[in-house]
Amino acid sequence: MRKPLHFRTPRLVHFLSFCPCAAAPMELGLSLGDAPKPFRFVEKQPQVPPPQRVLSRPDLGFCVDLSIGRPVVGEKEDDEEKPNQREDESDGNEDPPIQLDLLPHNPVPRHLTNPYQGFPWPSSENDEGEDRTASPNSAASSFQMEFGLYGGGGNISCRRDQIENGVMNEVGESGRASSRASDEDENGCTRKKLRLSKEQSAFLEESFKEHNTLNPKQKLALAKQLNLLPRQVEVWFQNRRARTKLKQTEVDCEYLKRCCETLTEENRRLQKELQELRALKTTNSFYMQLPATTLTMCPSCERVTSTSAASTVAAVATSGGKSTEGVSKRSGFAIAGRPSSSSFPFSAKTQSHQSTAS
DNA sequence: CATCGGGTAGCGTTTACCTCA
DNA sequence: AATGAGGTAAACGCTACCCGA
Repeated sequence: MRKPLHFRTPRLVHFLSFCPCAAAPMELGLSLGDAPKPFRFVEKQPQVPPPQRVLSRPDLGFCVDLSIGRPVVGEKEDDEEKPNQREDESDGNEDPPIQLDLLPHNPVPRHLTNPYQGFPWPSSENDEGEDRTASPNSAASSFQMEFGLYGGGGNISCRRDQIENGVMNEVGESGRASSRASDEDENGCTRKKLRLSKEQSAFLEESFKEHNTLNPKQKLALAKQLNLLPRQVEVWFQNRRARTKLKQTEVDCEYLKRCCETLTEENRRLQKELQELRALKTTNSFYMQLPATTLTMCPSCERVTSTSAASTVAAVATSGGKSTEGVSKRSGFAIAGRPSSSSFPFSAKTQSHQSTAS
């Protein structure tokens, strides 16, 4: 049997970790390639190793579970059921980058936890769903449910009769052909939309949390427990996987959107800084092109005089120099040299003395 | 050893039905 | 009561993989 959810086409695999950016508390690493492992649903948070983080999205009704390390999943009893399974599929060392718990935080209606005697719901379940995940060895696997066929509401159509009369054979591993009959079977009954009961759905959800794919043995067992056709169980799991994937895609889109916004903002900021640096460079090169100013001081009256370019320098220094100073402060470095003569009389004086001495 | 056909199972898409606002 | 939207069971087609001839 092929490995479930082992996508053959390259797809984005997300590796989440914490990001220093507060706006985006996680960092997305994207790699192209086969997803190493199907999504698995963690069983109990206390069993999760420390590096695991749970990103809860109450508004979306699910949480992202980031698991590092061997996923805590159910039994490996199906190994002997998959003779064709490759070895790398069964070692379990490849961890899913993201584990999504797509169940609503209160997955099972309150009324379901009590009224059904014998329904093996975890007693520790609470409203937050923190402990909603039953252990893999919960009683769910050994409970023979007495649910009625095809939901609760008057939907027991001719289909049930067909099954009971053997018209619809047990759709086992080789029963797909029979299950793919046309909408109108030989009894003339049109395909009726059946609705699984809440109990059946809840039980299937529990099973899905343990393993999102079924081997034939599990499928048959589930079908027997829920009084459903194996084909129905199979279809339910297919649709459930599709829903999981859809939600996963939504999560991916949401996160990539946030990443895009963050990167756009960062890009804007860097562009602005680049513009400032370019302006600074222009101003700097302007100064460098100016001829050196030689200041001289009259020893008698102590008046400072300069060469011909000094007036220009002074003009630039008093006007443009201010902005330059501001930029240099922001940029974290100071512009060295060529100050205005009025700002630096003593250095000018020193220079004049040196020049006059020579 | 390579090829081919049958069988099996999963996925994507679509359809049809049901529920609910 | 009619209706449209959303959810979902089921069907269909396709593909990948395995296995035996």
